[in-house]
Amino acid sequence: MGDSSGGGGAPRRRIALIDCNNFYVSCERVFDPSLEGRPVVVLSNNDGCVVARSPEVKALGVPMGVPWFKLAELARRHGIVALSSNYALYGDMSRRVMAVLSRFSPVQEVYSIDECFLDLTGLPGSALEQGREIREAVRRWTGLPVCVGVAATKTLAKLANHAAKKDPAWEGVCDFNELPPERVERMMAAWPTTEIWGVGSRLGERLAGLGIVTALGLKQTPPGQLRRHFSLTLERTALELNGVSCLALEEIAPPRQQILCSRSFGAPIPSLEALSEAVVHFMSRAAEKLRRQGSAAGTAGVFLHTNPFREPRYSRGTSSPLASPTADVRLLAATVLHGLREIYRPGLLYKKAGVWLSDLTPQEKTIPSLFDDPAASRRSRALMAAVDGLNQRFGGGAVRLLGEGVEPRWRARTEHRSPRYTTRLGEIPVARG
DNA sequence: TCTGGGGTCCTAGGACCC
DNA sequence: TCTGGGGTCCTAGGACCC
Repeated sequence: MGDSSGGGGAPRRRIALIDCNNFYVSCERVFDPSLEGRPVVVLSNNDGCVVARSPEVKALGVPMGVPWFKLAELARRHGIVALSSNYALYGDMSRRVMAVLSRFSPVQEVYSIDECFLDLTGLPGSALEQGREIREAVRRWTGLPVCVGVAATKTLAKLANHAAKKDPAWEGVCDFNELPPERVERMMAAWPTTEIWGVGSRLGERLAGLGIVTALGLKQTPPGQLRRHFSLTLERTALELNGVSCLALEEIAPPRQQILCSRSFGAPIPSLEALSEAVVHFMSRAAEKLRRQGSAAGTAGVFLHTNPFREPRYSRGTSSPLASPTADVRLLAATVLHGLREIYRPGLLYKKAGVWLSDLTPQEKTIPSLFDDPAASRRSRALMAAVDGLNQRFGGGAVRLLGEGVEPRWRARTEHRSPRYTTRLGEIPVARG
């Protein structure tokens, strides 16, 4: 039995991590094949930072998250194509990918917009065969390239996926379970600790201070020592690197504990009126998310700041408890508007604002406060349900609060946005010929 | 000129209690 | 002069993820 762990215990698990290659760029290329082979980046909101890079751009040494304006010269020299992010398109493509992947295992955890875990333990065929089929199916049904990493724990599966992405010799599928342990350790000796899931730049620096610089180094550090010096989380990471599973697959996303909606503005905003419109708009989005997960909020907050890269800097936030938990956007918007007036200082140029909701509870379990009018509360829920229904039918923003303003004065810049190929009728590509 | 958005979890430290 | 120990709860901030 090559497929069991050490002392004849439970069979070793087969966890796969499937990750789309350069997801946003690949989505754009599916609908515009002329982008194939050219250096392409996708930019964040406001065309601010680089959030996705094609392999050609990575080869030029462009790091993730760099501000686009700093790349002007390089972009001109190499003809880099920049696209504004098109989340309607990426969200829709993500749903298609996840639907295809769900056919390969009954146990799926959608981890992010472009990656998911599948539990392949006990399913027929080798992991290598399964991985190849997965790649082929996603490519055929969505046009997107993916890589597959397989191992006994989630953290190792992430590393196996990293190997599959970095070294073309794997042809997109790497299974640690089928490799001799020494081989895996040699690979880990070549990767910095920061390639490990859960180790960022800060932890990487602190680990280096203790002489731990590679993934193998972390694997070989006694977990108890990591707990003492760092945290339980890092101890778990080290255990996972040693094949001890500490992180379960979460098939059902737990309800959010906090909901946030914020934006940087295309141009700085000085006026309280324009800020108020933005804040009401953000709260409408946040309250929609709140109701979609069937929750009510006990606390609502608002924050704003000026450009953090320029003087004068100013940044404030408030948080206000609600009399009783609610999902009524009118109440939530009024609450944060009151907070906004408290933190607003005239004479400043604001670059970003946002709202958040916390102390979330299931809506049907909310305990009415002493002063609640049950009839009013029923009317409120009926009204919110009607608003959600209309917006779902006629598109977001069909029914809005007047406080959002008619023409938003705070809209982001998106100079390079591609068409919403899959979600807007007028922008669906039509075959030429 | 131009620097994203939305989450989670953990820890430290203070207040308070017995 | 001597000045406990352990627990909970809360919040702010750090670190991480994509």
